[in-house]
Amino acid sequence: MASSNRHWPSLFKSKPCNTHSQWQHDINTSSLLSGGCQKTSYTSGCEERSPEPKPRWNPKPEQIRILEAIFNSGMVNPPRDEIRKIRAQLQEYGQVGDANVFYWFQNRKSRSKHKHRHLQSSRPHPRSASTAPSPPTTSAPATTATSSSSPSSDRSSGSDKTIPSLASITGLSGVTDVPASMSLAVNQLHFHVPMEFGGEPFFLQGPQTYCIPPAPDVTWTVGAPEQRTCVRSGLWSELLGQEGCKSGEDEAKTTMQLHHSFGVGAATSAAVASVGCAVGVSGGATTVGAAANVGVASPITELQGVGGAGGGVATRATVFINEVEFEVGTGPLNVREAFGEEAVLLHSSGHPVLTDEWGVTLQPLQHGASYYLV
Amino acid sequence: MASSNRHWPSLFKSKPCNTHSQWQHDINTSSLLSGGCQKTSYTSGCEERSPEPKPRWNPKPEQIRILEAIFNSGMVNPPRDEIRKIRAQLQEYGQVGDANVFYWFQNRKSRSKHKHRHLQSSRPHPRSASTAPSPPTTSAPATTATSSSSPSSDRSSGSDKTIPSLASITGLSGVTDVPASMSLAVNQLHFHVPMEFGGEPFFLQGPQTYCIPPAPDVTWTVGAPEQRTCVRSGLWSELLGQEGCKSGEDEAKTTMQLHHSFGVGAATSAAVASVGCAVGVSGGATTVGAAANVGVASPITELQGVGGAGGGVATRATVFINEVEFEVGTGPLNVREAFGEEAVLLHSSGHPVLTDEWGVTLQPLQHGASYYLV
DNA sequence: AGTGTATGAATGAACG
DNA sequence: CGTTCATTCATACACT
Repeated sequence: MASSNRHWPSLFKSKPCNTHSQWQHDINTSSLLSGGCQKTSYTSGCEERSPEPKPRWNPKPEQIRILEAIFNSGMVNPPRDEIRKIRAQLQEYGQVGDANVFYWFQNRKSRSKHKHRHLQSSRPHPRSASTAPSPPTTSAPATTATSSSSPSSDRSSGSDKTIPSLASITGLSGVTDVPASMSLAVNQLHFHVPMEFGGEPFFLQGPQTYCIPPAPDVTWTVGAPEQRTCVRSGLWSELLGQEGCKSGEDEAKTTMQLHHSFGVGAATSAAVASVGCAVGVSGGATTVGAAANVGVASPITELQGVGGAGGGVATRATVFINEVEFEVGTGPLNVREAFGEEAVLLHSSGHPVLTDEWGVTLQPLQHGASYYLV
Repeated sequence: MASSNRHWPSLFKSKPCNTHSQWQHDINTSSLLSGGCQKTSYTSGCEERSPEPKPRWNPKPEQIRILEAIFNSGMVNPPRDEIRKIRAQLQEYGQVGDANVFYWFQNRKSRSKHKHRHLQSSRPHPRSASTAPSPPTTSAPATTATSSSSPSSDRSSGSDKTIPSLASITGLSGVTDVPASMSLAVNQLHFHVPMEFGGEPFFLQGPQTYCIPPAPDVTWTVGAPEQRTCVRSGLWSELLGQEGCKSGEDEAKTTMQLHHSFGVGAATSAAVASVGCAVGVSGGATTVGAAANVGVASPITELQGVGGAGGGVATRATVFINEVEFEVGTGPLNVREAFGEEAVLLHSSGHPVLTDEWGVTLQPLQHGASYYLV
């Protein structure tokens, strides 16, 4: 049971040829580019069978933003109904099918994980490598000891059941634009807490007891509200060269703010999904709206619509907090804002991250470092 | 606009931390290929919208050699761990990330296939039938004929499972050090034998009976032994170290010879990975070392290191021999060396390829042409 | 100048 | 779920 296996991709295959749906070509830019000729040769009709030129869905920026927001909010793999809702939302920006949404999440999650994996392995200090590639013999080895065994183990039993209910929380839509709903997320926080980090369960009290940040391999951007903390979670790769938040200028229609404050105060306004320790949001109980600030330690995350385009931004560093990848601005981080009054960040070395009376770190977090929230 | 702009994060990442600086500029090695300088100017910062600070990986010749070798050896799509190993190896020549390797293989395979498809369709001649294949739907036909729809179709059942075991065959290592593993390649030769060529199984005796060249869409480099046929196989080797034939002057650190001789003789010295018909290398049966030159028609392939950095452009032509894509030098080919004494190459037109008493073709094979070995 | 080709990168869609 | 395929984008380089 519970087999989350929803194989429905087959169920809806996206719409077959709905004639009118332009699948989102509004962009126009296309013109000649791709749309033009290329292989479009197939005779026009969508009719006929075989070819089925089904143009692949090309999510628009707003759609991506929304999806990203949801994903980041912890809804890593939305249940069927959620998908539907999400789709409905996305649809405002362009034609999209449930399948697309489904796939999107799948891919996103998958890639996110991969990336994460890679980061981890490579984490130990990238070896600088100067141009000179290294001495002959050296190299090679290292990297994770993957070795034979199957690395998969860490999966921990995360059984992520999505909790359909809370979807309703979506509330906040009301105001402004946020056209759609904002489904909230936090369901399925199956947090899979690898913990494999150093090797042993650090503090975090009971390893599995407390609440842990929602998404497993998601990248959150934490920052003081003032600055534009764009979030961009990355996939397994992201780091590549890193980039900043390129967010950008898209048009930002959606500015949705999704304060996903878990256990803490600062939630500005909106919907708050609280995550209970074990179950997810059972009942939304723990905290909603108000700041319950349990000791829970879940981060508030402000998903800020890219709105402002690029905003400030700036270089961001990637750090791991309780095993979750975050992206933080290069500047000092307001830990209190991000994690609540009591929050204290410990560097993986065991030393606490010093902060001033406002909860702001005296110095920025180190890129690539791991921290634990206590 | 253009909605398509989605560059965001990506997948793998390569080693972050450090500022990414080098990304491979060490061109100095000699290969000036072009990679010289890119615009590396971006300081590490991410400014607002500078979208992609990420300089794309520009594999150096040696790296390409290694990759090619591996690819040619049958490892068309290396599993995760292999990728890592490969990366490790490549890294000696310049910074590279798993993602790069990953992408490289993906693209390589994809393109190989694509090209193949293309050539094929355009190549009417194979003998009976045919000619029709090309319709809009493009090739695809034959093979499994999966269901109607899916355009992809040719996926055929290639189940390429990597065959871990045989890795050992790698033999060749014997000598030298081959530090690490050498997982061997030929695994996954799932050769999916298109055969859809003209439509029917040409000679080759029993269509599926005999040995067929290992990789499906692989491109082999065939060359006369005299020349430095060193191969670098990558992974399996990390061998890099040295060894033997260091031929190339580029830096050629690597030079492993991987004579992947399948059915024929000429194997110069080293390890020969023989591929059995069905399974991979089962037993290395077919032929090893010696020149069995069965009628099998499996090509010997000498993976020849590109040698000169930049390769000198060794112009190479792509030809199809028994349905397998090969890359041959522009010059005359020593058929005998490559396929054995009895080997005779027939052009798809039916005419034999003339050779001198040494088995060397009087003229080079035609790029894109198809030949059959008899 | 551009235009075309080769190829790295990114990602939607599927398969097993 | 992890992989793999197919497409598409974008950039580097070559060509007339």
